[in-house]
Amino acid sequence: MMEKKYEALKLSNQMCFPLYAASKEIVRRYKPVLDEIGLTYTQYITMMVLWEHESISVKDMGSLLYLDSGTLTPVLKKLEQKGFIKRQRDTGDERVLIVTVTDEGMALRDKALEVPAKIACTVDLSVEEAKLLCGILQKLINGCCS
Amino acid sequence: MMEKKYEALKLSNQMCFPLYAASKEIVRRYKPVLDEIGLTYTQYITMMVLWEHESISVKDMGSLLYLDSGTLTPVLKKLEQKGFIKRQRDTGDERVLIVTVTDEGMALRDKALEVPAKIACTVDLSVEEAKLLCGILQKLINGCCS
DNA sequence: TCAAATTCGATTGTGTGCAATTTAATCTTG
DNA sequence: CAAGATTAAATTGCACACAATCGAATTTGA
Repeated sequence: MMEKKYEALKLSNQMCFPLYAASKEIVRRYKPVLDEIGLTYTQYITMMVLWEHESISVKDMGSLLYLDSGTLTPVLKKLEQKGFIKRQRDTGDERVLIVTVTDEGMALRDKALEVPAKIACTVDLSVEEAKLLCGILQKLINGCCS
Repeated sequence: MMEKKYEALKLSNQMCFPLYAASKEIVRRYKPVLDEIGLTYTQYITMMVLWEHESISVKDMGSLLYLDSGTLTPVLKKLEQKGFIKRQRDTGDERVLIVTVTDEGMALRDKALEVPAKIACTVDLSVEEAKLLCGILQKLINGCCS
């Protein structure tokens, strides 16, 4: 077969594609669960950062989430609208915007408590597989030539 | 610590997040490589399907790519504009739209040949790790309660 | 056979992601 | 100390994703 030449271009031989598909699939599974607490996936991971930190700059939040201000600004404005966070400039450095959780935002955490378990039960992986997966993904994220 | 209760809500304990981050990271690495042949990532995986199938309906393409017509329609129109594909209704069933690669589209395949290798070298995984990763991801995609 | 249900793709609306640019504030250096 | 460099966030523009809806074509079933 002359086609050997093109083997590498087959969808099934690309590692990128299952990664891309799996990522979307997981986000899809979150949707019905997050709908119940009125968050999108991006809003959810944003709130997770705030539940851990209570108060953080947009820049630091972006480093944790691998998102830039172009993505975060509208998300944060939406979360502010919903009353879950406050946005205010740092008094020491006016360039910096500090995001803080409100009481409502902290209350939401209790409602979110059951989310991880609900997602976990839609994922048919053993603990070892999950750990292995996370390890490999972390290697990918950190990269080598980037 | 009272906080034990919220352990599961920490970003670092969620499997979804490295998956989401890694997926975006890989797509990011494709960008400079795909820029050279004038394709976006979505256009690239769409063309990969066509390079394998030459002619396929939007529905079947959607099944392979896990994308619906809401996403595919604009992507396919763009690829048609660029001259890489043709879109025409099935004569037997007018509901169905058949997508076909043009000669230009097939010519593009030769230019795309070096893409997989260029991406591979930015990924610091052993062959075994890559295989393991693909296997686990496939399990995730297929799911259990979906 | 023909009305109802289904199927397919297109359209609309919302919400990301990200590159590039802009604006304002702060820092650095001569 | 002031001009230029740097930094942080916001804005703009483009390209997805996907849910929901629509309209046309086809299939089904009483």
